[in-house]
Amino acid sequence: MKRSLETKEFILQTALNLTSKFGLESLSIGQLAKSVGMSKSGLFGHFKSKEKLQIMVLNYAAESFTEQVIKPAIKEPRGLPRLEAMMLQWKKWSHHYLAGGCPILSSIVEYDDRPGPVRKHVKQLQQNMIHSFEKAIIISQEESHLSRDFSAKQIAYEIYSNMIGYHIYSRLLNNESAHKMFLETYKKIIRSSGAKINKENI
Amino acid sequence: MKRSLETKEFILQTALNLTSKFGLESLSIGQLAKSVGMSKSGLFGHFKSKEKLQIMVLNYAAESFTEQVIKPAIKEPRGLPRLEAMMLQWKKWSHHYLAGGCPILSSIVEYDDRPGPVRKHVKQLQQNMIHSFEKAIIISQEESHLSRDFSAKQIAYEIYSNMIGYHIYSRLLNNESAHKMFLETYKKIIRSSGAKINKENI
DNA sequence: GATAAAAACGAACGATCGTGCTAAAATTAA
DNA sequence: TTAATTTTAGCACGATCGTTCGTTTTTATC
Repeated sequence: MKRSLETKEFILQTALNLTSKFGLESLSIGQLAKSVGMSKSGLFGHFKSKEKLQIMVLNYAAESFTEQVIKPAIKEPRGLPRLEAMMLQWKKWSHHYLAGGCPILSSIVEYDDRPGPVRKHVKQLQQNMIHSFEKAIIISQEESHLSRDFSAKQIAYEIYSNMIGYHIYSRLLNNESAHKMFLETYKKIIRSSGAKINKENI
Repeated sequence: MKRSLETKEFILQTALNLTSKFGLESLSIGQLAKSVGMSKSGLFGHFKSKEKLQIMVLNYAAESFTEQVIKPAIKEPRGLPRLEAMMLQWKKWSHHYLAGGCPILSSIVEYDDRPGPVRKHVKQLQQNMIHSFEKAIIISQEESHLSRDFSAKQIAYEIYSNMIGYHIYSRLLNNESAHKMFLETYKKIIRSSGAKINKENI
């Protein structure tokens, strides 16, 4: 009842890494059991179906995201510094902490045409993430780091697109300039959103 | 020897639709055979392995992209009109012509951590597509629709990111404002790239 | 219309999928 | 330390996976 939680945590951590590499759909119980080093049925006992495993992996990813991205960003000053911290922490999280890039992004495309509870969960998580960015943008407007004349949702959309674009350029295309273009695009976005300050320390 | 080509075309068209919905990895020969209405082994005979089938589907997608996106765009005047046509045709292509969104995007995330010939092919196709956009941007600069002061690769990155972001907002998140934000972002991109004209007919 | 070639089929293969069952092992509670 | 409980393993199930094989049906060539 105590040891169980540890192994479950270990299973989920392993599963999250596999998901980040190969996507949630390719995550097979047999393969996962082999990676963890236990029997298929032994592992299966922790989750009572594959679907529940998938959802638990998604929740674990969300916890990890909160821990590794949101929490560190919250420690930064309100406004643009916090927004930038979120972006950069997300990059770190999906590139270094995990083996194969953002696990949620890996699942997005797989499930946009697969109705069901898993898709619902993926959608929810991604919306939460975007919502976190929107909040940080609104705070930036309150702090007068950004002008209030522009829609926070629009700015969040642009920042999100930039992150996804970077992810693909970097991970699939192995484009060396990905990071540079990512930063350049970010600067253009906040400039066109009425950034009053011109931070160069990012 | 003649009829064979027709069924092969039909198989590939069906496979492309399934891929656009569920991704290239989830494309199973048994399921495809059922969709097409023939036996597993009969279908298998056309392709001598699953990997070859996947690559042929990718090539078929590339042909379809050329036919449905590039060719119509080429008929538009050089410069921004052509660039905009490419963007909009891509949207049409991946949303209406196919059932489940851009088939290449579906494959990108699946294969960014799966080395092998399929990944190589996916990467190549995506690079070709981005290259088409870069060419259209360079022409726009030559036609003085855009300033030459900005990097075409940078602008292509921004336009590409916008397209991907739209795709996710629209298909996974079912965001009603996706199209509006997509257009808004596009306008900001070309404005910041020194657009001399201000087309409103897009 | 006869003949050669190509295409489609049905059955079967070993492997793996997700998922149950029961028994052994390990952990916790008493 | 014993008893109760939980966690793991082993085995087997039906289904599906990609693939091979031989046979039958269809198509193309003369």
